[in-house]
Amino acid sequence: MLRVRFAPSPTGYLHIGSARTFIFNWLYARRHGGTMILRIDDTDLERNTEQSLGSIFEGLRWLGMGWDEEYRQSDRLALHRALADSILEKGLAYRDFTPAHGEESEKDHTGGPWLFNPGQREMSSEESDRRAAAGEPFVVRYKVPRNGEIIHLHDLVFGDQSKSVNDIEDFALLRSNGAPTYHLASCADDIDLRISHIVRGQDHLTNTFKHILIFRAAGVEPPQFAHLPLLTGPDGSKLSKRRHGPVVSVTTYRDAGFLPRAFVNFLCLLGWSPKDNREMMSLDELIESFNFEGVNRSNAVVNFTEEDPFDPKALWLNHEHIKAMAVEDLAAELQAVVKRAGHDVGLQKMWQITPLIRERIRLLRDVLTVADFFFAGELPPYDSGELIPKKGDAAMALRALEKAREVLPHAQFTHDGLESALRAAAESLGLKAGQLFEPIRVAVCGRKTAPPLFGTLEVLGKETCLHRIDRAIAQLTSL
RNA sequence: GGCGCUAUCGUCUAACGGUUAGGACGGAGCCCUCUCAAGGCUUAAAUACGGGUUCGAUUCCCGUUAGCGCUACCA
Repeated sequence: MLRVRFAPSPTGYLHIGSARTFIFNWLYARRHGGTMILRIDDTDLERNTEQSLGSIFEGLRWLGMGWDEEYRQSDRLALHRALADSILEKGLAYRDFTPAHGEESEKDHTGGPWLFNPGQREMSSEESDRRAAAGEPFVVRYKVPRNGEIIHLHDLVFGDQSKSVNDIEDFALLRSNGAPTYHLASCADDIDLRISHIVRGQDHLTNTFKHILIFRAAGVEPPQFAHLPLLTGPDGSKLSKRRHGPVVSVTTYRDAGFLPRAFVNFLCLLGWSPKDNREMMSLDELIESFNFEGVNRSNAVVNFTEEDPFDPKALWLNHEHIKAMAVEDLAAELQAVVKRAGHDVGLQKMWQITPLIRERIRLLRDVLTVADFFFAGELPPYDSGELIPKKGDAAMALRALEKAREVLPHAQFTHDGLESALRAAAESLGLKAGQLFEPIRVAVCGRKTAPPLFGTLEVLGKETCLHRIDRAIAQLTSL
């Protein structure tokens, strides 16, 4: 039975590297009919925050992919302690009574790796028991063998890996406050939850050797491992809030108007390839194509800058997914964005607007800048000079607008009706089509770049169009 | 410092010894066109360096360099 888990720790918001780890786990589970488990790794009580937990759930909920089982490590402390105790009993771990190091008083590594504190590893069990019973604080450390044994592991992504136990320090299992460390809790739960595949970031690749030691001490076969290359910023370092800011948070993408499906698509393409040049893929296609052979071993950079917080490829993919959506679905999404911005727009109206703008927006929020004139009652002020067409002057603009004012009341307000009426009008004025259209566009939209004119006029409606043209004429004549 | 991992266009990637080193994003140009888009076409742009192995290396091996990760009573 295939069982995978995503195990975030609530010490920060859900960042996009974590989201990708979640997605790859999920894809693998779905691909093989396995079980997807969400496990909150909240063993570090001091660093956990409710806010962070909320952010993680918010992000995951937005992705809309779901999971099958859910656990919290803080509910399972007894299980972790039991494993630690049994390892201690077997003599594979020992108590270390050395006082804790301060935050920054790091161990001195200049002469090679730190492996263990002198005098603790060899302490007799009598003395150890006595001092523990006396209430002296201690951490429990794994007694890593010092016999030069090479530990081997086969990673589904990185292939065969090995490391000498001589290079592994006596890592902690239990803190002096009795709380389990990440290594212990993670392995204890992976065993208990019968996790078959551990899919996580490459930053854990070297930790895996420690974990194998724990599995061995627990007397179980380790699960399969698949480590994912890291996501980095343009500077090449692992993505983090500290270094890279809010652009690494999933909610930032949500709030900017990414479609979850596009966001997922983008993340999948970072460090994984379907190998057949496909880029835009649906969730079903991703499920069907995902495998670890397609996962790379080198880190992928998320290409953002301070000016452009989103990777251009993410934007492009979002654009592609937007264009691929059914009009009604997209309209509903856009309506929500517009309403949230404080405008009142009906669904019917949004259905009409959507086809006019769908090719012009990359983020859902772009609707607010691209289609603003559909929502505004009165157009915000614009420079009268904008009304003047190319190779024309104010007089030409005025003539054009007056002609429009004359023709439009009698025109059929449909795309085709408007087109024939306005083209005929241009001809009768001896103007090029663009020279007539441009002043009208600015009059009704308030700017020169806008969706195609006929459809825009149609959706705006006769009354609004005429009103706005009147205003433009007034503005021109008062020059 | 120690240990580990990685190295193809600016970025994401394809090519599991033989290709004019492919695709995508982004850039540039052209076409289309009522503006902006969309679309179509064209184009610039890469195998980090040095040694091997081989008839032949992007591909295998070694070294160098660079980057990243781990080296906590964080995860």
